[in-house]
Amino acid sequence: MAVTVKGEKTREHILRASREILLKQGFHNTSVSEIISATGVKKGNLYYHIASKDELGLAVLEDAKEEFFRFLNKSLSGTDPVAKIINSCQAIFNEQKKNNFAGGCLFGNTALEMTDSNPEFAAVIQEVFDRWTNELEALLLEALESELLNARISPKLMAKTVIAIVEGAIMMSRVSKREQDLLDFLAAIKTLLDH
Amino acid sequence: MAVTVKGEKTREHILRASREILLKQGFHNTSVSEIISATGVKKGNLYYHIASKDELGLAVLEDAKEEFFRFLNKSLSGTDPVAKIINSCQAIFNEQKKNNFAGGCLFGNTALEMTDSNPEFAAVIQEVFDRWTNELEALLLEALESELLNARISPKLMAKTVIAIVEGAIMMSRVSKREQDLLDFLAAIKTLLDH
DNA sequence: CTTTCTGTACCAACCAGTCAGTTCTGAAAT
DNA sequence: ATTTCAGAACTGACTGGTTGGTACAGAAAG
Repeated sequence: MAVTVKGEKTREHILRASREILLKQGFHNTSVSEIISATGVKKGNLYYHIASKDELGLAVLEDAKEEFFRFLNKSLSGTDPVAKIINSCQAIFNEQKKNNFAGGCLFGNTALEMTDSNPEFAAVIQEVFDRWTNELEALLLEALESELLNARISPKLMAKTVIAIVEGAIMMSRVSKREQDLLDFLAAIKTLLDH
Repeated sequence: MAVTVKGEKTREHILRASREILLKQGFHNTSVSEIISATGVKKGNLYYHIASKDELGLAVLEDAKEEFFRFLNKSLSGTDPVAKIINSCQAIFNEQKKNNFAGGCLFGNTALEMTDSNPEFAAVIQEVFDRWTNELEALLLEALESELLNARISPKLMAKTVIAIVEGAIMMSRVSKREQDLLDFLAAIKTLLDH
């Protein structure tokens, strides 16, 4: 009978509800029982759809990855390549504010919590950082050709630096809970991009 | 009698040995049993010196904080204020390489793992980021006055940005395990500081 | 001989994961 | 159209092991 629509919906529901908890509490600080309470999906059923807690975490990460790149491409909008990048950073920071600076970035969190102990998690995170870098790099290359940017550092490194600042900014504003920090970091990114 | 030399040594030993494990595995992924195995200090003894796992984590963090600022001040050496900052970043990156990109930054890790759930941890992390920012800011102000730096952004924001890049760089290189990433980020910081 | 320190034995609560059994679903057979 | 029935979806009690933390007897230090 393969997988039915109902089963597919349940699995989707598990992943989405789990993501929220995992984002806020982290992987090791979240028990399967908590996920059961939050999803309403009973234990046996959860383990019918998912093989282990690790697999759940990984599936949540994969799901979030795809949604992130849809979000990123939508937020990469603007009159020129550099403006696109700045707007995407602003969109990301806006999400942080919307979440009251709680949770932060699922990929950053997972990077620091899981990479050393679980290579499968590390691989997904690496993919996110790589693809994110490549998308920004392409835009910076475009900006360079249109002479919208003077080449102080290579587009690739500039892209990585922007991402590092974004991740660092999310970390620091999550501790301080101050919106001003995010606004400041956005200004710093603008300056870095000569905008 | 207060605390004896021996007791003080035991406590110190617990904190140092715990720090290594906590750095590599994170707080919630490390059990008290693991700490007992690693330290050699027996359970009853451990709980004689520390009240709870939370208190242990906090004490480790406080201990690491003080050592970090000793390390930072030693690494802030160079011919001019900007060179001092760059050398300190290089020293931090060097520690990452020395640890084979494992563990990362205890403060960054704890920031993402604990801030939302435990305000006491958050307070220590905040203190680290604030003090670190202030030390870099003072040097940047000095550089600005000696006209070693042209003021594209304020010293305070520049300081915060450098720290954000450092934390982001540690995160990203921890995933990639590539030394080149750290070298690249150091170059980016140099460019940002017009050096 | 009292205070400080150490090691062993122990505990309830919780952990991730299992499983035997039940209900639901939809397609093929009639 | 109705029945049949295999397999998908779901349930909740259960398990072995681990968790953070405690009790306490006795050794070491002062």
